[in-house]
Amino acid sequence: MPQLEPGVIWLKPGQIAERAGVAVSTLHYYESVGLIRSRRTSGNRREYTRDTLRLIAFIRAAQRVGVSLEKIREALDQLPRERVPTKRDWARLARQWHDDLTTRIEELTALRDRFSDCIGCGCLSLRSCPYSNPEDVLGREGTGARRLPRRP
Amino acid sequence: MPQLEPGVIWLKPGQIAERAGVAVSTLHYYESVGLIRSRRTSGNRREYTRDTLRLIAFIRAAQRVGVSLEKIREALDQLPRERVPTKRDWARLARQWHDDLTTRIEELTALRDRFSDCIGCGCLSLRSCPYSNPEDVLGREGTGARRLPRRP
DNA sequence: TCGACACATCAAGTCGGCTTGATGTCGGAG
DNA sequence: CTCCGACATCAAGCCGACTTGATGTGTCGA
Repeated sequence: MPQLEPGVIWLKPGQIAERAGVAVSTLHYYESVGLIRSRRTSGNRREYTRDTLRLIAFIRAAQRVGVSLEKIREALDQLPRERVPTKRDWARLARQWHDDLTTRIEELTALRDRFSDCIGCGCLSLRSCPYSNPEDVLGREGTGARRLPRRP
Repeated sequence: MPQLEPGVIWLKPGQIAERAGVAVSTLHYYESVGLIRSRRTSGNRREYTRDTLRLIAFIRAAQRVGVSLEKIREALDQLPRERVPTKRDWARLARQWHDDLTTRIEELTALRDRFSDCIGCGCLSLRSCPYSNPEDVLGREGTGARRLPRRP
């Protein structure tokens, strides 16, 4: 029996996983950390809206750029949670995203150029070298365990 | 008693850690995975050459860009292991690095622009969308556990 | 109606990248 | 000579991001 609401198509876990290129277990995990949502059928099966595909693409892309799921979740909190995001909602997020990516790209570019300079100039003072401790605009927190407080 | 070899200055773990902005335990870890090296004093204390500072800066920068320590180690294997790398050695690595970073920057730029396009055009076909599965030139392996074989 | 298969729900395992803790040694200022 | 702090050497722990396994339930085509 097809869905009752007109205009909203619901997809099953397998379909989402297949089309988004992730494992079903990943969907569970993303849901458990509040990145995506689902409703349940009468038989307790998950159902996703189509825009979940877009959401997952967003998440994966952000990860590729080195953003943690935590940070991604924060970004996604800008999207409305109670309704399916409209194109306008996505556009707003995309613009923010665009800006962050631009910033990061600029950082990488600076990093690249400074690195060559550093090697060339023989500078060894990492503390004062802009290369060794650039600003962290996108807010990457570093991987792995907790950070040591640096000279507290 | 200062060092016997003229021209080579040896630094203690604390000095390296302080100047490079990492914990001493990180130095141990990096050494254990073959990223950096040390010699020992008669009293079994580690001693590092100055270029270790540069090495660590390289490592941290690479990590910021999302490169795994494994990949970094592979890159560093281009440096001579038996002698202190010269400026020429570093320059070669820097050039390689420069190229990789450039590639990655271009990827990010493409990603950013395509993402805006994707949102704008309403495309939902992630499988065919170039945004959803871009090439991975720098070879980031993804974080966390092993990857699922995608439709094997 | 039956059987295969997709799905649900945990708990536990894994891998990378470190940190923490316990325990013992070295070395230089006082 | 003594003592504190920096160092060495493990093993174990931890966080993020998932995956794997075990076990039970829904669904749908033949």
